[in-house]
Amino acid sequence: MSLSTKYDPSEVESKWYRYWMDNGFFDSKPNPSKEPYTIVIPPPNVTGVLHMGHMLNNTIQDILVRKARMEGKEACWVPGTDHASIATEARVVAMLKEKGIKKSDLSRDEFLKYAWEWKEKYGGIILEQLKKLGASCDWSRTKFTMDDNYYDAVIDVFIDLYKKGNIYRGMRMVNWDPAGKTALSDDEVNYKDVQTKLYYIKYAIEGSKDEFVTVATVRPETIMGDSAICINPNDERYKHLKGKKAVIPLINRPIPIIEDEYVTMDFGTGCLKVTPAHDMNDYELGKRHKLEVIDILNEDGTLNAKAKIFVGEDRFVARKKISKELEEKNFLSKVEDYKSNVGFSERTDAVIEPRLSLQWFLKMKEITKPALEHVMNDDIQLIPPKFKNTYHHWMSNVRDWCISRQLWWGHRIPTWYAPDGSFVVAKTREEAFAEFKILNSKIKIEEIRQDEDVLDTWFSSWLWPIAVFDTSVFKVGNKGNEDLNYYYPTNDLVTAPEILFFWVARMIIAGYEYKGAMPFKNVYLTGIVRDKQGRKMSKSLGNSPDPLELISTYGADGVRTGMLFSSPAGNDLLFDEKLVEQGRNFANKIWNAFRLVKGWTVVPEPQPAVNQIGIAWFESKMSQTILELDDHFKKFRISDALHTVYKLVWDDFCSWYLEIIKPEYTKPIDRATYEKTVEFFETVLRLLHPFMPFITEELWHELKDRKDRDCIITAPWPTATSIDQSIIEQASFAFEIITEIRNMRNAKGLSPKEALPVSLKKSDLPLLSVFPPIIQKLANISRIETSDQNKGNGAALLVRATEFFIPLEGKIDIEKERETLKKELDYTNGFLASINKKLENEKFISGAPLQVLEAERKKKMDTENKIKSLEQSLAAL
RNA sequence: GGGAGCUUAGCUCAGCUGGUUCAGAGCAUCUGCCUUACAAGCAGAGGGUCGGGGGUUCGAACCCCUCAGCUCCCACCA
Repeated sequence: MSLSTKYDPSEVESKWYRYWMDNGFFDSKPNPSKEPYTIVIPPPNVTGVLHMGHMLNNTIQDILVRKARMEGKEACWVPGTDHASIATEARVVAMLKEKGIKKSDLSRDEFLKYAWEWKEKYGGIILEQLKKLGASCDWSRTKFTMDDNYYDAVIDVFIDLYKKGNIYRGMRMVNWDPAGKTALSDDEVNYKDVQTKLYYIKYAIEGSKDEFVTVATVRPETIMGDSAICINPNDERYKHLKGKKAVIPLINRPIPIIEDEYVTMDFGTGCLKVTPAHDMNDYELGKRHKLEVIDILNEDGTLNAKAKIFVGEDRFVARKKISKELEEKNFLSKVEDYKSNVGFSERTDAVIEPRLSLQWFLKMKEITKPALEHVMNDDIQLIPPKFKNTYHHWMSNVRDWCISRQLWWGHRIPTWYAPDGSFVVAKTREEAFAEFKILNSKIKIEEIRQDEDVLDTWFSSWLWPIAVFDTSVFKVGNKGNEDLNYYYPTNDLVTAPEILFFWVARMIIAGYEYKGAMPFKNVYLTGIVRDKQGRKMSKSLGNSPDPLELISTYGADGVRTGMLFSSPAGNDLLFDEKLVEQGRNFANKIWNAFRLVKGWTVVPEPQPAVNQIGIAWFESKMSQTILELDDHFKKFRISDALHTVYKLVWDDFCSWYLEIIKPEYTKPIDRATYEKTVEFFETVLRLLHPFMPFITEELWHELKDRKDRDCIITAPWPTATSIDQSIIEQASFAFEIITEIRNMRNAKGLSPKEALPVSLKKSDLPLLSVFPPIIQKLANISRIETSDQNKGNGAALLVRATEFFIPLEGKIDIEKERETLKKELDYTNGFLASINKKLENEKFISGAPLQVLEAERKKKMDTENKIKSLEQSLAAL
């Protein structure tokens, strides 16, 4: 036989992927006679490259889709990419920098031209990589969140929500980068622990000569922006200050002393200076107490005129100078070393300055209600359900969503400003102009200025499950096209728990808002892929293997199964190349099983009894496994499902079934057995297909000549036939006996080639049922005889409650044998004692259910029998 | 600070309804095999006080309390 002993996936995989594509197996269109099964891909960043997280994620989606397809559903997996405004813009900026171009030197349009070029060049890479993994997406449906019609949809939604009064403009602290003179998203801020100082500053109490209140701060340069001093209302120490005013040192401006429980009494002095313009919390505090907001900084981080002193100085220079002056003028009571967590700009490494600016917000309170309700009542199921708690907590404490971002790459906010600051929301300049006219504005069309900011990326991806099918439905009055009405709601969403709130929750919100229905039924949350040490895989750590390299070394099937071996829903996956190796070995095992079957010569001989029994057993075993498998799938235990098939193939099919029916070397096999075996093999391959699409398709065609387009990808998913529970039971007993005999051989150093006789009590023989020939074949037993007496030296094997005796005259060391028997006897006596104790316990007898009692009594009897037989064996030695 | 979760064999994890599929799987280790499908393999073996303590129960890896350690999410304290 010329087939290699090693399975080589590379050629097979590209061949079949092409075939599937060419024959349109992945394509889907609405088919009312079929039940739809839909998944929308979590769109990867358009500039991204495949990482291990994608691999896991998309493998799971592909498994679900392929299984649904085999079940005869109209399976549709919609792929696409996300414009990912921050990530993409950052990469384009970096690319330009390498070319020596600064973003600030470009106009918006020039920059966007570069960005689109970049997108066209690299945007497709990740999807191409998914193909290597075997992803069976309907590629003709590929969407991008900045496709023209998608863009329109996002703008329509903004306008719609604005008109409904859900979107408003408000002040918010943003992360300001004074070096880059730009606002940053939270993702672009790196927090580091920095050694700083805590300054204790004395504020005089107004109207008192020598009374002071001391405040601890790390930012003395902001005292000129103070609006209040805050104390905890429960703080006895400062009771006398209530209602009084304090005076800011150096500039002598009086500020009120307010009370708020926000202040921690045992931090610092228990007094807090409130600087609403320069601290997130102080801003909130200021809002609560209606304090003045005094912004003393310029956009480059220097002090402005409102500071009154040190105007024009950099904030850090000012800090030094102020602390010195405070000390000189006796306003500084002490300075302590202090470690604090400071944000730095990812782009310029400048210290982030919290800065107030006007941003756009979406009111969340009302709009989230259905999204909370339908998850809590399991209309939408989170898998694993533990995430419901987190979801609930988050959804019942939502803050309004800041949807504007200070970037260029993205959906530009459709707000238009007149020179006087008034604004309208409209899709185009012309429409905006018309609106202004209605408002009687005398504005000229060319004076209108559009908002510079774009929308948060999630403000476009929250429409994904709807917009991939129909982008027009967001316009008032549109009822949705055929695709949308057929495929929506989608079935399963597979994604990472990290974006449960960012993305999943918001899709649910949008689903109810715009379609009046859930976007998906089930949300399967995968874990995070980590390295062996438990660290998150990341490019900067360099601990992530290259997925494509893995695929080329181990094969896509190997990688897919490898990743799934150890990744139950919601649990992190500690990636180890060993897993992928195991996956590859599994593919190889299947390949070799195929080689065995393929190599047989088939003759029209009668079917031996052994084979008939083997077939009857495997038939039942496989049916049983199919039920188990379906149960796992139903509960989204994908990893368990894989383990189940793995065991079926490796243990039941290869190790037992094929060994049972395998003819002696060079001997042929009878036709009936061969045909049944091929049929079994086909079924096994179908069960494997969702996990290992390539090797199964290859063997599907190698096993038999097939008609054109007769492919496993659309072969029906196997269903369980009748299950004969008793044959499964008997077989497992027989297999135990075989294992015990092999074990005994091993322990006593007897060759497996040496045929041995075995005897058992005549009354026990029926327990073996039809399996004696199989025991003989697989344990190399010369004959099975019955005898009521153990004669002479030999090995006594106790399997369950049945004793087997193998005469070993002259083959064993009697002393050693006696010792092991004694040890075993001691242990068994102890075991019996523990059972007796339980059975003598009145409470156990009265409290335990009958079933348990009976099991216990049977255990007792079996153990007594075992002791008897052990004693006999000892005596016989 | 708020919330969630984890702790079972050397490693990674199952263990779903409290009770013979309850102490499991894979990897790793060890022993013996290059036995004509597969050494990417075969046949076996050893290995666990189920994080500690307490409780409920006839019975606890599983339920409750408590302590310890770890992880994640959110908010980040001047």
